[in-house]
This record gives sequence, C-alpha cells and structure tokens, in this order.
Amino acid sequence: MASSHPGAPPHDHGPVATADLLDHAEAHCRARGLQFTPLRRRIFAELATAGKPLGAYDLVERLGQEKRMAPISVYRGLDFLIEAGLIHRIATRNTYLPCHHEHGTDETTVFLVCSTCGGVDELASSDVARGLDGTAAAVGFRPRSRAVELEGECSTCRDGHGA
Amino acid sequence: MASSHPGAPPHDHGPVATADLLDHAEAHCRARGLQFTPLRRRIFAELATAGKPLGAYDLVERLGQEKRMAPISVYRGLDFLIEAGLIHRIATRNTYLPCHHEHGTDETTVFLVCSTCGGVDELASSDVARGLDGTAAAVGFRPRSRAVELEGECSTCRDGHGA
DNA sequence: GCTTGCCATGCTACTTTGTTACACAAGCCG
DNA sequence: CGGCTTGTGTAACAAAGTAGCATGGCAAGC
Repeated sequence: MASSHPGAPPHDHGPVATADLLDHAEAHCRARGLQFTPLRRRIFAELATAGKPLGAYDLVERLGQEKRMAPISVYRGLDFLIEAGLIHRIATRNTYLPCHHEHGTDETTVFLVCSTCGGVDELASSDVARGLDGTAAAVGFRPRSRAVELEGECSTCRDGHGA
Repeated sequence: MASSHPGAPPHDHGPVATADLLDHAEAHCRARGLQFTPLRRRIFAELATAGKPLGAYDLVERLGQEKRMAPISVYRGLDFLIEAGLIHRIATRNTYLPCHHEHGTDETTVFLVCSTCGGVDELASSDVARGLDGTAAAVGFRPRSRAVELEGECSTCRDGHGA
C-alpha cells in the first residue's frame, strides 16, 4: 500500500516522499491564503513520515518531546488539515493519514484498510462516485462528505500468507 | 428517512414497526440457532423504537432504569446484534441503528446521515457494490466489510429550509 | 447426583478518544 | 492606542470503548 508499505507498494500514486508532501502542502496552503503554521507543519510531517495512519494520541506522544502536548492542540491541527484537504480521517479506526491525491469533485475517495498490517491505501473512483450520487439522489439526499472505507486484506499481506 | 422520520419518509423499505422488527429479529436468530436473550432483545427493542440512531451510552442510560447498566454489557449485546446482522454501526457517528434490509452479498449498504436532523437512512446498491469491488480488485484487495457513509442533508430537512 | 464446560451476564476499574472553557500572544486595521 | 481576529496553551472534563475476573443457568458426560 502506498501509504503503509513504502518498501513494496503494489502500485504508486506518484510522489509520496515526505519532503514532496510537505512542499505540496505548503504550496497548497499558500495558494489558498491558509496558514501552514509550525504546529500544523509538525503534525502533517509526522503523519507523512509515519508510513501508516496515526491516532490523535499517537501524535500527542510523538510531538510532545519534553512536555506532553495537549490533545486539543493536536485536534485543532488535525481539523485544519482535514478542512484544507491535506489529510484524511479513517472513521472506522480513528486514525489520520496524509492525502495522496488531488481530489476531483467527480470522484469518491475509497480507503482500503488492511486488518492484518493496519495499512491504508487511498484510491479514487469515479464509478463509485456515480453510484453513490445516483443512490443518494434517488431519495433526495444531498451529500456533503463521504466516508467509504473497506476493511479486508491487502495483496501484500495475502501474498505473505500463501507464499 | 425511514428510520428517523416515521411521519414522512420519502420512501419505504417495508415494515419498520417495532413489533415487526422484533418478530423478524427473533425469527432470524431462531433460524440460525442464535440466542435472542432478554438483554439482546431489550437493546434491539430500544434501537427499534428510538426512531433514530443511538449511542452505546444512550442505551446504557435507557436500559438502566434503577441502577445504571454497565457499558460492557451493552457493548456485548451490540456486538452480538451486529454479528447477527440485525443492527448496523455508524462509524462516523459512533451510533447504532436497527437494520431494515436483508442484505445480499452483491449489494453494498449505504448510510445517508443527515447533519441537520441526525437521522440515518439505509439503502442498498448493487451499482456501488460493483464499483467498490472493481476498485478493490484492481489493487488486489479483498474486502471483508464495508462502511459507506454519506453525510449531508436529507430531503425532509432541505424542504423544511426552503419552504 | 455431581462435575465439567460453555455461554450470557454482571461488576469494577481502566484506557482511549474527543471536547469545553478560559487565558494569552501576535498581527492587522480603524 | 484599542479592538478585532487567529492561533496556541492549560486544565479539566465528557464520551466511547476495553480488560479482567466473578456469577449463574444449562446441557453433556461420568
């Protein structure tokens, strides 16, 4: 998985190196007049380097070197980054991970959560988007945000078993 | 929404009355050799009559008439009911609601969560199932369970605003 | 009849996850 | 300057979920 198996990703979404992600995040914020402050940068960088999704309290521990950081600070940073579209939250796991796409409005992001290794892969699908929009429209529902998370086993872990 | 706007559902999935749901649940368990015990029945009945999704601690309060019930008991009941396919958990909200469908394996259940009224509608879509399976298969991922939750505004709440 | 084991439930305490309320500092703008 | 907004800090708290162990019912087997 791109975000959790840096050594052997079954596919690649493009540049995922930490530095690239940071540069991109900074440019993204500048372009929108958003402040990519030191705290927010640290949170984002931690997620980018982790190689796997982290919980909010993982970040609390990692960021509070000397004195433990207050959870609320981390949550505020996470909220900003989510709002800015720079990270995603995995609702089924209460974890966060950096975004690897530019998301179009005609696509739905699908998260593949591996129950064995805990890694999360992020895909975009316009097929799914169409299906969801059609389903929602049929009952007059206007979606604002979507959480599409599949739990199962990723190809890497499955190969590991058999072979 | 069927499960949260009993008075004016935009569509109907069939019988949703509490008694019917309870009968169905009981039959469902009997057919599978599962025990629909008093505790499990009470939890299920509470969810069925609530008319909206409930949190685990809502149930703790509602079920503990005299002495407060232990959370773990509720969680065990919820786990059983989920396992049995009788209720669903809404991951983005940490709430639970009774299932209104028989779920086929070729369909994906989609939850429409209204951010205004908190109601949840439950739909099944084979289009979405196809899209998700295709997306997952493309990267060798074998899904075991799916959480598809859209947050937005339901037709009832939207009409209320405009009119 | 008694024991053994399984299942469901109960109890206490605990961890993890997320929030409320308030204070303070920096920058912008009249 | 004084008031405003934005971002961060601190302390306490609420909500959600779990661990570990004890109890009681029931059926199988000696």
